[in-house]
Formats: sequence, structure tokens, C-alpha cells
Amino acid sequence: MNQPKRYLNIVSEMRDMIREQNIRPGDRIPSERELAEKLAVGRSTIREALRSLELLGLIETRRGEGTFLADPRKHRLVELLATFILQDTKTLEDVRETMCIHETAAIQAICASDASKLPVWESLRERLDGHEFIREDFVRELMVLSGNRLSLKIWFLLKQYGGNPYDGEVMPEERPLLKNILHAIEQQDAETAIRDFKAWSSVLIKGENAQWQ
Amino acid sequence: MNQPKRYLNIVSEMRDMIREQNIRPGDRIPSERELAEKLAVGRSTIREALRSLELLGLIETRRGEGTFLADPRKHRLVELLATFILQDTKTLEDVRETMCIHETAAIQAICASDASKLPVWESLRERLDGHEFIREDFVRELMVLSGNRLSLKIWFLLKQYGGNPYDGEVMPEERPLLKNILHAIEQQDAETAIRDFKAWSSVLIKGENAQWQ
DNA sequence: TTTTGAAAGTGGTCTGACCACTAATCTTTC
DNA sequence: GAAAGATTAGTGGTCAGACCACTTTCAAAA
Repeated sequence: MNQPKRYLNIVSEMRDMIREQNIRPGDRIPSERELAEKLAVGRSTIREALRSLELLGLIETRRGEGTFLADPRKHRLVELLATFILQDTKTLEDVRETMCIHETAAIQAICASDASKLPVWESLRERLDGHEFIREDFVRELMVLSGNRLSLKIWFLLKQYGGNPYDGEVMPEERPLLKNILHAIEQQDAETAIRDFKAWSSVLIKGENAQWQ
Repeated sequence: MNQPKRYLNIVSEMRDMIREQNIRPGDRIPSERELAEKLAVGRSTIREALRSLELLGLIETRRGEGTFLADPRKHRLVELLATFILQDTKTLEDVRETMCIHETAAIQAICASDASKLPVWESLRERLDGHEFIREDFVRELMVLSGNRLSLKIWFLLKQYGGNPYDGEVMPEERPLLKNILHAIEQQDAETAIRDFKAWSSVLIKGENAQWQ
């Protein structure tokens, strides 16, 4: 009979230990040697468990310092999922379309919430007039302000896989359109904001920026 | 300067090897000792990489036999998502919201395309009247008909992870609402379809089906 | 007081040694 | 010759010990 693998026990024991001792993100976890002694197993077994958790982004290890519980924002499960989802369904068109789905949903969410009244918009408008304002920053700001971290994470991944359509900095000709979007959001006019946003992004995608390069 | 960790290299080299040599699910992977020699690293390093992949369910190891590429259906990513992240309620909220984003986007896409004229809708209406029509089938049909396979796949994963709100079969009281949705789609009236859809799903989620159980 | 450098502790890696288990092969027995 | 049993090679599972590279600490030297 195959015995259950020890390193899997270690994984769950670690999880219990973290909960019981109320270890919080950023806190240090006992060293590998300590854990090996405490749990009465070899250090290599401990390491197999820790490396598994590290691949998931649940812990961070820093040579010479120790092992630390990772910030939940650094969890890599979604990334790992992405590498497998996008294996077979990596039609570029689907990726772009799905990005757009998340972007418009973000605008919709912002318009429906108090975020539309934040002072962020004014400062965004000012940064827009300055030099070196990257297109991606504009969209990312919207995704962040939507308040849905999962959606933000998915969007970020799609951007990496689908080739970033928001590469490069905002050209003077684009500014009026972007300002219209900001204005519509402040007015909580989702419909207009989304229409203008789609007008902007479709030029970037279809025209390969030819119009504004 | 901290060097990149070798076991991570191994992980990606393994992925490349699997693709290049066209190893398929169920096939055997070279033994740990072979891999160690071929990649010029210690066996323990190989094991750290393999154990990580095993925790994800990407490979299976059988003592005395060897290591095998796992069937994609055995991938444990979703399960891991649940065990490690589900505690945070905000995350669960994000999952539900992101599901909704994809669902409404699907309805929007259908209404804007020729799919709204397909004979599917009539047959769907008929199945709705029959017995044993599972709620999930209804939504999945919409996701499929949207034509965005990536969006469908993301939706499917979110459903597993976030607890399926569309569990159980359609109750008689729900049918009018669902028929309204179908009708609105056929009329390409996305706004009405989405409003009614949200009305339906919000009852399922918030009310925990109490109203219709 | 500041600087330096030695020491202790940590993760990263390798080696070699067992153990438990499987499957193929060989040997014995009928 | 065929079936049953024993042997053996190969595999993953685990452990112990040894280095290395790196960080932090703290006491000694300037």
C-alpha cells in the first residue's frame, strides 16, 4: 500500500500552523532547520513542501534572511491558471475581446460607485497634459479604481498574453478623447464613457496606432 | 545579488521538454535520476520542481513506477484556489462580480450578433418547460453562444471556485423571468435582457435561493 | 564614535546512502 | 512446456551531512 506522501502532510501542517499562531503576511516563518526538527522530518522534505508553496506564491524566501508569509496580492494561482487556460484558447481575438469586457465593466462599476467623485480624476487630467503619460497607465488606473482585484488581475494577465495594445505614450491628438472619457465618468454617464473608450481603444488595436504614431 | 532559483528553471525546462517531445497525458516522464543527469543538477533540485508540479496536479508520481503527465482533468489549481484564498470574503465577492461581468458581456455580444436570430432560442424555451432543466445549463448556453471561448473558460473556472450559484433546477416561478430574457435577446434588446438576467441571478445569490427553493 | 570584520544563522544545492515499492526476468517446480 | 515463486534492476521517498552564498548582528579595532 502506498503511504501518503509526507510533504503533503507538511503542506497542510504549515497551513494549520500559520492559522493557529496567527502568522500574518510579511511575518517570518520558522527556518527550514527548525521546522525539520519540530516536525521530525528531514530538511529536504520540508523544502519540498516549501518550494511547492513558493511556486504558488503563498510564501517568499530570501536567502540569508528566512522564509516569509507572502502578501495575498502576490499569490500566483491566477497566473498559473492563465498559463493553462491560454494554452488551447489563445485566439488573439478572444483575448482582446475579453480585455475589453473587463475594461468596460470597470468603467461601468466606477460610474455606479462613489469612485466617480474622487479627486483622482482631476489629477489624472493634469498628468494627461504633461509629457510621458503612458496609455497603459490610464487604463490601469481605471481597472484599479473599479475595486475588483480579481478582474484587475485577469486584465493584467490578458494584457501580457495578448500583446499590449496600450503600449507607448499618449499623443496630443488623443487627449481630447481621453478627457471626454474622464468627464463622462465624473458625470456618471457610463454609456458615453464606454462609447468614447471603445472609440479610443479600437483605433489603437485595429489601426495599430498608425493614426497616432 | 540573489541568483534566480534553479528549481524554477527546472519547472520551465520541464514544460518545454513536455511540449517539444510531445509528451501526452498518461505518458511517462524521465526518472528523477535521469533528469538530474541530463539537466546537470542534483536530484534534490529536480525533486523540488517535481513536487511543485505535483501539488498543482500537473504530474502524478507512483513509487516504484515513475512519474507521469497527469490528465488535465486532475489539475488541482481550482481546488488550491479554494483552500488557500476562499477565507477572504472580499475575494469571493470579486469572484461573483467577475462572473457577472462575463455573463452580461455574453448577453451583450449575442444581442449584437446574428446569434440572436438562431433557432436555439425556441428550443431553449421548450426545454425550459420540460422537467429537470438545470439553471446552470441556461447560463452556460449563453456563454457558449457568445462565441468567446476564452471568456467561457474563465467563467467556468470562476463558477467552480466561487461556489456555483446556478446549482439546482429551474423552478416554475422562475420560468417567466427566463422567458423574458430569451424574448429580449431575440429582439436584440440587450438592456432589458441584462436587467432581467441580473434580477434573476441576484435572487439566486443573495437570497440563497430561499425564495424559490 | 565610527568602521570593520568575524561569527552565527539562513536558504540553495549536491552527494550518497538507505527504504519501500513495482515490474521484468530468471529459476524452480510441477 | 507451463505455472509458481524468487531474484534483480529501476523507481520514487526520505534522511543526514556537507558545502556555498548571503544577511544580520555585534564585538573589537580604529
